[in-house]
Amino acid sequence: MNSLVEENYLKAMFTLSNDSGEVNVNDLSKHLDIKMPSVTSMMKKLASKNLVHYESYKPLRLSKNGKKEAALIIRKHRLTEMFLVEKMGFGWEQVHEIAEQVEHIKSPDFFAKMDKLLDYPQFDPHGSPIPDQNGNIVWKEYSKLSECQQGDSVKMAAVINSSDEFLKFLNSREIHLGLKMKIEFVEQFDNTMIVSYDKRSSESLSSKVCERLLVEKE
Amino acid sequence: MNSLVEENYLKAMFTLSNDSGEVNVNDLSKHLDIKMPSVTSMMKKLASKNLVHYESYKPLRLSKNGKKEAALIIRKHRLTEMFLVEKMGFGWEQVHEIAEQVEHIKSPDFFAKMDKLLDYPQFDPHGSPIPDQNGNIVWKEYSKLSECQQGDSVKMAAVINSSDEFLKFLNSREIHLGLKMKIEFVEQFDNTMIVSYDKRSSESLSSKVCERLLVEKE
DNA sequence: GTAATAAGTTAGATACGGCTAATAAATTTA
DNA sequence: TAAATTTATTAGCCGTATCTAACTTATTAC
Repeated sequence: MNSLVEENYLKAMFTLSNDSGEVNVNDLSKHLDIKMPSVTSMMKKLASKNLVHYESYKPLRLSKNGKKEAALIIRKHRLTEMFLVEKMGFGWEQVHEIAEQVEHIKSPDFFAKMDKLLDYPQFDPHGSPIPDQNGNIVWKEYSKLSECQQGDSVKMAAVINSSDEFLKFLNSREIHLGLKMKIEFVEQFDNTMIVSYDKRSSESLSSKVCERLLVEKE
Repeated sequence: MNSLVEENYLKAMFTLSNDSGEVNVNDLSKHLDIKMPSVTSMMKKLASKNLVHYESYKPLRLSKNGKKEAALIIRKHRLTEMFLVEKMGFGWEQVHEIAEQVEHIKSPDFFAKMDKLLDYPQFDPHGSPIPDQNGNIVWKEYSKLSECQQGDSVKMAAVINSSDEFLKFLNSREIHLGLKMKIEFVEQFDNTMIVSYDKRSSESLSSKVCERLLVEKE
C-alpha cells in the first residue's frame, strides 16, 4: 500500500511524462512544490518499491507497475470529478480541489459504486479519459482548436490544463463540452479566432484560449 | 488547521468522554490503538493548541473549542454515512470505514452539498444525531430495548456501538430503524426477549442484543 | 496503612517526508 | 573546449507521530 505522498509523486510523474515516458527531477520538483533533494530521495524509495526506474543523473521513468498505480489514482480522481458534477451538482471549475483529496480514499467499493451510478463514464467533466480498472487509457485523437481552419465546424471535446480561471472564463462565454461551433474567421496577425455557436454569433477567442481547447472536427 | 491525526484524537476523546467530560489516557490509548506515551505527548500538543485541558496525572478533558472541533468532524462523518446510504446505495453496515476517511476532507462546500442533497438530515443511518454547523448536538431520549417491559410497543430508533457484525446480525433478522415491534415476552432467567414485528412473529433477542438497541416507546 | 498493581510520564530511539548547504555531473554558452 | 549555468545528488538537520524501557504517581487489595 502506497502512502498519500507516494501517490502524489506517482500521479505527478504520470502527468509530466513526455512521449518517451521521461520526467526530470527539476520538473517534478516544481510541479509538486517540493525541493529537488526531497524528490531524489523519494525516487530512490519508489525505485526500491519497483514503481520507478531510477539511475543517477538520468531522466526518471515510471515502471510498468508505477504507471498502472498512477493511472488507477487518476481513475479515482476523474471518476470523483464526474461524480461531483453529475451527481452532486458542482460546476466543472469546482471539482478539482475536492477530487484531489477524494482520490486517496482506500475503498474499491466506493469507487466501484461511483462508476456504476455514473454508468461507467469514459471521460471526466473536462473531457479527459478515465482509465479503466486495469489502468489502461483510451486516448481519442482530438485537434487543438488553434490548429483548425477558417470555415471548419467543430465540437468541443476537452480542455487542456484546466485551471479554475480558464474554466470560469469558458463559463462566462457559455462554452461547454459538446458545444458545436463554427470558425468564422482567423486573424492572421495574432491567430485570434472569431467563432459562432448557438448562443453567440461572433465570439472572439485569443490564441492562448484556442490552444487550450480540444475539438472534434465534423 | 488540525492534522488528520489530531482530528482522530479529538474525535476519540469526544466519543469516550463520560458525562463529566473526562477521558483516561489509557482508554484513549486502547481505543486508538496507540501506546500511552504517544497519547500523552499528543495531549500536550493539543493542550498547547487550546483544544484539550491537560494536567499531569489528571483525567483529560476537551476544551470548549476542542469539543466543537470534534463535533464538526463527527458531523462530517455522519453526513457522509447518510450520503453513502441514501444517495449511493450502500448498506448501513458498509459505511463506517469509508466515512472514517471521507470525514477528513477539507472542503466546506463538499459537506454543505451533501447536507443539502440529503435535505438537512438530523440522524445518521444508525440513528445517531448529526451535529449542526456549530457543533451542537440534539440528543433524543431513547430507551434501551433491554429496559422495556413485556407488552410494550416500541419503535427502533438507533443502534449503540454499531459494529459490522452486529449490523449484519440485524440485517439477517430484518431489523432496521423505524421498525415497530412488540415485546411479547421477557425471559426472567437471562433477559432474552421474544418480540414480534411485521415480518417475524416471534423473534428471540438476547440481552446482549437488546442492550445495544435504542427504541422509542409508543 | 503498606504492598501490589494500574495508570501516567519521561527519556531516548525510529520512520517518514520535508529542508538547506555543499558538491558533483550534465548542459549550455562563448 | 573551457567557462558558466543548470540540474541532480549527498550529507546532515528538523518536525511529526510513533515506539520501548524505565520511572513516578495513583489506586486497589489486603
